[in-house]
Amino acid sequence: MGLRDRKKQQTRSALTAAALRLADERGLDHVTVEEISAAVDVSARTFFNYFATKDDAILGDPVIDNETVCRRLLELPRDIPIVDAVLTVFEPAIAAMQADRELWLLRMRVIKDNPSLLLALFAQGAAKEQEFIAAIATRVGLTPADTFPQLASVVTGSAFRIAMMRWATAGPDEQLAGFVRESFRMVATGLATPNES
Amino acid sequence: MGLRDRKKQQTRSALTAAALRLADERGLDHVTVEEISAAVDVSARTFFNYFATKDDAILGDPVIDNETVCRRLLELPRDIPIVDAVLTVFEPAIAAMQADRELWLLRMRVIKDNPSLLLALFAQGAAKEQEFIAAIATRVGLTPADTFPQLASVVTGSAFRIAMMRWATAGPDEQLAGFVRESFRMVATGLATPNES
DNA sequence: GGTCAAACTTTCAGACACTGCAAACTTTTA
DNA sequence: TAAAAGTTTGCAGTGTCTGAAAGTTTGACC
Repeated sequence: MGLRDRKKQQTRSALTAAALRLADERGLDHVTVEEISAAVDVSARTFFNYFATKDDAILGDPVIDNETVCRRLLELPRDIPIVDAVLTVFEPAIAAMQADRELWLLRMRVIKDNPSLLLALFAQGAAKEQEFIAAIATRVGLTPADTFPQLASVVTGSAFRIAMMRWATAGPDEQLAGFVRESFRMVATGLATPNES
Repeated sequence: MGLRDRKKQQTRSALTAAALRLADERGLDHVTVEEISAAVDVSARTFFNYFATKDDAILGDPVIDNETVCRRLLELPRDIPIVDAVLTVFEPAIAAMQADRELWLLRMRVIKDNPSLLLALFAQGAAKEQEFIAAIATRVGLTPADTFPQLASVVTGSAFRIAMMRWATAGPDEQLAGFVRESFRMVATGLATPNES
């Protein structure tokens, strides 16, 4: 990777970091793109060369690389139930987030304090959803136009997002993986009433 | 209801209708609030007295009255599984949408053609979600901070949204209720691989 | 090392969403 | 019929985001 790309990567993370820090300090609405850009010493127009919206800068790059996930989903044996299969292909992303714990907890705190970002988070997930739906469809021998793949995609996505939020509000020693497994297990049991324990 | 309120209601629906028609004709991005307002012969400022955002005008009032739904959810016998219970309390809203079929199909077409609206639709549902989560929590003897109620709320919401989209793209004689039941059944079976049929 | 084209940034002008305020207007009520 | 209460409007302003043009940096090839 040349100097140019390294610099770009650097600017990109700097923008995200600045956006995150400022939004955490004063709330997303009280931070302008102008200010974020100034904090990184670039023009506001340059900000928009890196991110389409202010929200995108906060969210950074998608957690999950769609292409990899879809490929791995198709490689897994077909007799594994869809919920388990999706959980398996998400594992690397989960580990990556756990490794970047500090960054992610800050990000989740900002998201929690600014509900409009929760929306953006959802949007980011939905952006590449068609491929994922197609992969599920192939796995179960249906088409992307059928109900099942669409439902499986959005439901597993929701379960993952809930797990992220719970991780963010949990104690510092909790593992994201634990929350994801808990959510996925509930989905796999058809939302059966849990034992009060 | 006095003349004043009747007029307000009228203006409100006129704005939604105009927004819907124009967005259908040229795409949401090529319709300004100014134009929508002009089509109804009010000022742009008045538009914002009725709707907080342009998207809101398209979506209109929420499909589901949260208060009613939550109340009915708590009245149902506790031994009914949560998925069935939610399906039951949604029934009136489903019927209302079916009765207003024309309007809803137009609305869903516009949503499908303008993905940012799908987001807004999600946001509208999420707005009052806390009460719904609380109601589910009460039903199953947990707190709103637990995973299960949060998951059940977002998963049933997703299933409902998918059903709406499928209804919108289906033939003219299909019933929304059928799609909702199909989605909910899949959720209740834990996304078990469906029989290829 | 020098040179050129591609990639990147900046500046500028502008469209549009949305808000607060105060004036003008309309319906309701007493 | 006049005051009260609610509604609409114009206006000025902030902030996001876009396109175009001009300037700067980088990498590759000689």
